[in-house]
Amino acid sequence: MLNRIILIGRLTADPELRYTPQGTAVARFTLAVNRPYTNQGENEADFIDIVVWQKLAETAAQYLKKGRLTAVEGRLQIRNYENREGKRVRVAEVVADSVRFLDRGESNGTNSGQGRSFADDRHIDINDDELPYSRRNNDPFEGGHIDINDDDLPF
Amino acid sequence: MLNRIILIGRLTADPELRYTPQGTAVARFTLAVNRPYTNQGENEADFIDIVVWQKLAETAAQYLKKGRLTAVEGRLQIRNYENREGKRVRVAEVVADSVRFLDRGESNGTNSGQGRSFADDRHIDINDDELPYSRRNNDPFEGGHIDINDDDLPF
Amino acid sequence: MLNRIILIGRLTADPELRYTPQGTAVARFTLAVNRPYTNQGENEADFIDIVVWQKLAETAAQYLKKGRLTAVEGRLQIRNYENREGKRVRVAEVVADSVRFLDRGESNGTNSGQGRSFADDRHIDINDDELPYSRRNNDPFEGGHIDINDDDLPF
Amino acid sequence: MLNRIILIGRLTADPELRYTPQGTAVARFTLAVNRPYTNQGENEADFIDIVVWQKLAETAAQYLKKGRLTAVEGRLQIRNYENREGKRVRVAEVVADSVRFLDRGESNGTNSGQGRSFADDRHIDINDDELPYSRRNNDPFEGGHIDINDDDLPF
DNA sequence: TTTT
DNA sequence: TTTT
Repeated sequence: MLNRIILIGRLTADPELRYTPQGTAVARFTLAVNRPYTNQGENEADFIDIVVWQKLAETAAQYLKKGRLTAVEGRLQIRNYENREGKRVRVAEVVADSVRFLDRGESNGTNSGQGRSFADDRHIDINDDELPYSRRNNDPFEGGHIDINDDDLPF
Repeated sequence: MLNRIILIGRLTADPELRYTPQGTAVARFTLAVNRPYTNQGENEADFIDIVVWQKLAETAAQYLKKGRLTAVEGRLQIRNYENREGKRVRVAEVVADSVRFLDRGESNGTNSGQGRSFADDRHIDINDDELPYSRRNNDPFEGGHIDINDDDLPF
Repeated sequence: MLNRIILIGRLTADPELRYTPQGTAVARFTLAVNRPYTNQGENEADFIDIVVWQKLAETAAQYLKKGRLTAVEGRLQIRNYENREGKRVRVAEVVADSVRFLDRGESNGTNSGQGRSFADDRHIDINDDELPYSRRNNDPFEGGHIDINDDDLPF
Repeated sequence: MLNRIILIGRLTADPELRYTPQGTAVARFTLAVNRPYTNQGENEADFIDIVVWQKLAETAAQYLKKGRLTAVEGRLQIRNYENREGKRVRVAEVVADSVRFLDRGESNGTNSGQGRSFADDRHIDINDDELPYSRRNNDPFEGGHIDINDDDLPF
């Protein structure tokens, strides 16, 4: 009924982008999320699989790279399926609805021409109007922007 | 760049529903969120203002009632504005994108005829296709449902 | 570097309580977390394994029961180990540092004599002074309670 | 009953560190949390006040600086008090129990001599044994580290 | 199977 | 009162 997870970690490898037979984009990557420092000195991490769909998948595949510090928001999904050997397999993965990278790119020019959201904030979000699952955290109004401090606000 | 808050508490009063001049629905209510037990024995709580917009506002106004145990997800917004006396006022409120109630209704019949989401799960969400800010946590596919365990999945 | 998950769901069975050879209590249970309503009408859920340690393990084992609506906070842990057949196994589980139940008990008397935290709030937390990993969300002062609205507060 | 907020933003100024009459350290700073990109192009942010106590206050004051990208976890607290003019004032602030900075320091030597948690991970946490409100996310065992993959584990 |  |  409520299932929300927030992670910050580094990509263990570049994302893999694929398409379903129906043409839907899916990207996957793994986040190494370091556990709090243990006195043992060893470097423990949880390696957590992330899945992103559609437009966000393509954007993630384009900008996220191995080693990048990245914040992910989503829900934890436990999938049970039968593999080709007929064995029951349990898979845990985070279905992300928001992905942002937190360190500056290596300035290799890849980001040139990007809008403000990358040049300045380096966040990727699924705020894409044509997407069915689009989430707009910002202003919830359809057309013209409305300042919710307006005197005509009902509260 | 990341701003997420999750609360569970009880409504201090019935929600207030209003409309902007443009006809957009807005609802407000306050959640009393008890702090962890303090040895003093006193019952301390944080009274946190919640705002919900559009379709979710109308649903919240219809089903949430004073005293209901409710879970809210959203972002914390700090608004600065000038009041009618010309004084600078700071307001903190949670703009919710998900609201669910956690206790069964008092069986007063209000919920009869409701779909599964209320009869069984009693969650309200903004999974509404026509909404511009719609967030669909569930299946991110547009048309027909696709089982992501399908063998034709690219991973 | 940041790993936080918040879940609300129902126990699929009573918790199992065990002890390590060193005498440390560990409890495990599974939470069925319903996914947002899908138009298909089917009742999909993620079955998420929860682990709790020490004092919280014993409290959880005592009060949580199959079917109870429960909120859990913790971190997602991915464990890799070799099972008795020498095969590599990956396990995903939530290590909870806070567990609260959200529905009233069935009044079977089990809770009688409980302090306010159960009788009133029905939350379990690891706010236990003698615990090494104790987390106190409430007042961060050691000895006597200090009202942080006190005039002598430095801010 | 549940109150958790996670933020990523930049300090608007260096933290202010003070002490209560009882000698308890308190630090305050403000986080500018940019809202998702609005097509208007304007740069909107929520300016959210953060409070940290005790040891974490001193560490935050030492390492956090104006402009630093920082992740904060805590609870939203609404405080009502009477100011010196006898007026009722409402204050919203996040009481943080975890603070980490996400960008590398400017290598001004301030961090030299730091242990791994700063040199490598640059996270600050309240994992301090002597603190009453200490939260240890890592291994919940007091003395020697126990590998929870050990064969003698009860599950 | 893994990141800094 | 504000950050990049």
